[in-house]
Amino acid sequence: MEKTYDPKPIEDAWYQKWLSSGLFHADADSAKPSFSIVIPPPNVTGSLHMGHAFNNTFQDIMCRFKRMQGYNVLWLPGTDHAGIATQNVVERQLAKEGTSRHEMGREAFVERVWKWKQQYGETISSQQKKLGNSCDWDRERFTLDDGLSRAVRTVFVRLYKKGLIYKGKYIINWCSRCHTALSDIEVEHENENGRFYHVRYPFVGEEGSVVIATTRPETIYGDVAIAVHPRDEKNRHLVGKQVRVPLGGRVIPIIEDNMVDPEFGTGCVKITPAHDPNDFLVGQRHGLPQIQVIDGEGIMNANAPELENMPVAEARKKAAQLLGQSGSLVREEEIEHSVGHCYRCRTVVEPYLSEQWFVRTKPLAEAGIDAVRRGEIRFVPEQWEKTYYQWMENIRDWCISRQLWWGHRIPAWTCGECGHITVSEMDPTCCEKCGGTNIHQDEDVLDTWFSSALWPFSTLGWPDTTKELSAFYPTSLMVTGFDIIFFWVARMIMMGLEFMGREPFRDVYIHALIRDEVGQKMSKSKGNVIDPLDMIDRYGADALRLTLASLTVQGRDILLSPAKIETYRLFMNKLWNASRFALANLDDTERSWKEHIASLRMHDCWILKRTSEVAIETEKLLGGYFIGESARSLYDFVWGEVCDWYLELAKPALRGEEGGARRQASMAVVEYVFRHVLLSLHPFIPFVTEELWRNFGFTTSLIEENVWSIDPVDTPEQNDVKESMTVFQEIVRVLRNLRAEARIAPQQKVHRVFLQTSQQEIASLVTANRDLVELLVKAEEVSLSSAKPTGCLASSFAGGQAFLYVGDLLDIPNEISRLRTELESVEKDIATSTSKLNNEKFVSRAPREVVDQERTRLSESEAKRRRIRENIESLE
RNA sequence: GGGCGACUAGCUCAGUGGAAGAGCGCUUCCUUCACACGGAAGAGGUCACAGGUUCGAACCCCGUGUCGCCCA
Repeated sequence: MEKTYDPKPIEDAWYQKWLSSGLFHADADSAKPSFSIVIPPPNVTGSLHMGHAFNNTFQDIMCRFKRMQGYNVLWLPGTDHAGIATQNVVERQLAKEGTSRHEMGREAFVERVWKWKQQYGETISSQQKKLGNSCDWDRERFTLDDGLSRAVRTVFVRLYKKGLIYKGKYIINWCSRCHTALSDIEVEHENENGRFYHVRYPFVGEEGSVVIATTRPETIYGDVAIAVHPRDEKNRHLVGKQVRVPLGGRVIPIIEDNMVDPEFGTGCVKITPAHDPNDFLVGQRHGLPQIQVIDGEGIMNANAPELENMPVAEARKKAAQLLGQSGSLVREEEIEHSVGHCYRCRTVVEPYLSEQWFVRTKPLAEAGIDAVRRGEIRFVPEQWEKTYYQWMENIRDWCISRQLWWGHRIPAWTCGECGHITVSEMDPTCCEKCGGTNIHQDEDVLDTWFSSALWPFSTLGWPDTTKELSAFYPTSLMVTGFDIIFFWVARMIMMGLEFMGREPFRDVYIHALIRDEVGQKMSKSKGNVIDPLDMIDRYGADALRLTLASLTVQGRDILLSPAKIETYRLFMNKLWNASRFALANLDDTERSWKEHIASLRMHDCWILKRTSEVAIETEKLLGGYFIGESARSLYDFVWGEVCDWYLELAKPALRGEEGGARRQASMAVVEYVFRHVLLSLHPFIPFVTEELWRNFGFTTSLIEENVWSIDPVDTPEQNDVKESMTVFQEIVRVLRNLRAEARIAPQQKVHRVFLQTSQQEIASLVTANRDLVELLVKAEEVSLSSAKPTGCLASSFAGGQAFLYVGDLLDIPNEISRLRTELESVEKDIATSTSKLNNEKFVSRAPREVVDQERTRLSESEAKRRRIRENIESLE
C-alpha cells in the first residue's frame, strides 16, 4: 500500500468491477423487500453540476445502505428530453452553421436533435458513474423513448376524455425568444426599475377626464374599457361615461369591477384584455372585445399604427413620446415593479392571448393534498408540506402546450371538414365524428414537465402491467431540491394518484441548494461554478461525496468551496493510513474478540463498545435520512477516537510488548473496529472502503447484499469502561498540558510523574494502566503517590492530582502564577455551583440527577481548590 | 402584501431545556517505526438585539433589526 492515498486508480477500477458484477441490477422477481428510487432525470443537454452531485450522492448513500441491509434495491437512472433547453442548444448550433430550424423543416430538425442526443446524451450518465452512482444502468430511460411516449399519450387521452384536458383561447405567458407559451411557474419574477406613466383619458361629450397609471403605455391601443371598483365612493359616479383612448382614439366605456383596487393610484385602471391576465378576466366578465397589439415576436402590429413593427421596448418609449406630444401624459415616475422572465432564457415574458391546451388541475390537486394530509406521502423535512399545500390549494390550470418541435407532439387531430378534434392514442386516419380524412395533427408539443410527471411509473413499464410496477411502485423515496416542488413533485403526486391509484413515493426528501462559499448561487455567468468532475479529478469522488454528505443540514443551504473538499480528502488519507497500520499488524487469521475477553484491557473494551455504538447510530441515522449527522459522527469517531486514542494505545500490544495473548486480543479488536468502520462508511465513501475491505480480506465485496451486519458489543465488561476511559483521557491531557507548560519538547521523555487520588477506582485504574500513561505522556515512570512531591508542576483532574517532576527546572514564580490562574477558574465554578445549590427552587424543582450532579461538581471543585491552595502554599 | 429560513469563535458551520463545540485560519513546539495530507498544546465567543416563560434558555414564546429565499 502506498503511503499516500491516491483515489484515481482505485475509483476507476472498482467502478468497472461493480458494473461487471451486476449487483446494481434489481431483480423484479426478488422475494426480498424492495427499496426503489427513480432518479430526478437531468436534462439530456446537461453536464453534471454540483446540484446533481449532491442530489445523487444522497440517493447513492441511501441505495448502498439499503442494499447492504439486504433490500432489493432499484435506483433507476435516466434523462429528460428537456424541450426548450435542448431545442435551444441545437438551434444555436444551427445558427453557427448559418441555417435555422425553419429552413430545415420540422422533420429534419427533430432528426437533427435525435442525432445530437445520440452523440452527447451519454455525457451525464458517464459523469454520474464517476461519482459512484450505483444505478441500475440496464433500466436507464429517456422521457422521449418509445415506452415513455406511449405513457404520455395514454395519459393525455385519458385526461382529455375525462374532461381534465381542454383547449382554449386564454392569456398565457409568452416568451418571444423561445417562441412558445410557458406555464405560470416557468416565469420568474424579479423586481426591476420601470416607469409609471400617468395618462389622461378625456370624457366623450363632456368636459373632464380620468387619469390612469400604467407601466405599459404601448398597450393603450388595446384598451377596451376603464374600470373602477363598485364601492369606490369617489369614482362610482364615473361608471357609464365614455372616454377616448389617447392613442388610436377609440371610444371606450367606464365600467365597474371588483378586481380594481380602489386604493391604488387614482382608483381607475385601463382594461387591456389581450395583454394582461387580470384584464382578460375582466373582459370576459363584461363581454369586452380583445384587441391584440403585440404579436408573437414581441413586435407591435397594425392595431397600433404609429408603433407598427417596433419591438415592445422601443414602442414603449415611442408611446410615451406620443402621449407627451398630445398633452395626455400627466406625469412619469420611477418605480420598482415585478417583471416576469422566461426561466430558460431570461427574456421578458409577455402576457399573450392565444389558443393553448390546459390541464384542469383542481380535482387532481385535491387528491394530491389529501394524500399528504393522510400521511401517505411524507415530506422530509416536514416544513415543506406547507409550501406544497399553499401551492396546491391555489393551483391554477396548467398550460401544457408548447410551440416547439422537440417533445411529445400533442395527440389531437382537427378535422378540416367539420372542425371536430379527435384525440387518440393511435394516429387516426380519419375524423372520429364525420369520418373525413382531411385531418391535421396539432403542431404543438407538450410541456417537458408533462412527461416528467409520469416518471415514477412510466419508467417501470406503465401503461402495461409489469413485474417492475408491482415490485417497485410506489417508490420508496424521492430526493430533490425545493426549487422543483411545484414543477415536478406536486405533478408526480397528482399523476401518480390519478393513474396508479397510489402515491408515487412514500417519502420525499427535500434538500437544500449548493451555493458558492459566499452564498451565491453558482452560475456560469458569475464564474463561481465549482465543477464536480474537476473536484473528483483533484480530490477523488469519495472526498467530494463525504464533503457533500457532511455539510448536509436539514433546511440550510450548503456553501461549498474547494478548501472544504480538501479537508475531507485529508480524511481519506487518514483512513487509508490507519488501515495501512492495522493491516501491517494483522495476519490472515480471522479472530473474534469474544475469544480473547480475558486478555482485553480497558481501552480495548472502550473502543469495542464505541465502535458498536457508532455503527448502530449510523444505522439509525441513515434510516431517518440524517446523512449529515451520520457522516459527521463517523468522521469524528474515526479520527478523534480510533486514530487519536485507540491505535496509539494498541501499539505496544500489537508489537508484542504485552505478550502473545495481548497481541492476539488486540488484533481481534482492531479487526472488529475496522470491519465495522468500513461497513458504516461504505455508503458515503464506497471506493476507498471497498479497496480497504478487500485488503483486510473481509468477505468478498461491500456491495454484496446483506453485508450489513453489526455485531453489537453489549457485555457488562464493555459497558462500564467509558467512564474509566474518560478519567484516563483527562489524566493524559492534564499531564500533556503540564509538559507544554514546562516547554518540554515532544520527543523528550520526562522522568517521573506522580498521581494522587483518594478514590479507589482511580487508583486501580492508574495501577492497571500506568504503562499507557507513560506511553502517551512520554514519561519514564508513573507512580501513585500519597505524599506531596517536591520539584513538580501540579495540576488537578476530576478525582485527583497529577504531578510532573521537573526538579531544579521548576520556575517557582511562574508556577505560582499559573496555579493562581487555575485557582481563579475553580473559584468561579464554585461560585456558580454554590449559587445554584443555594437556590431552594433549584433544589426542589430540578430533577434529582441534575441536583446530584451539581453537588458532585461542587465537592469536586472544592477538593480541587484545596489542592491548588496547598500547592501554592508549598511553593511560597 | 403573505409566507419560510438564517443570525453561535477571524471564516464556514454543528449544537431543540442542565457549565459553549468542530473544521479551516492563527500562536508555540515536534520529521517518534500508519499518516507532516501528520501529532501535541494554546489563544479566541454578551450564542443579532429587547422582553417573557422556567429552578435553569444558544435552544421555548413575543417583539425588533439585518440578510436570503418563495408566493402574490
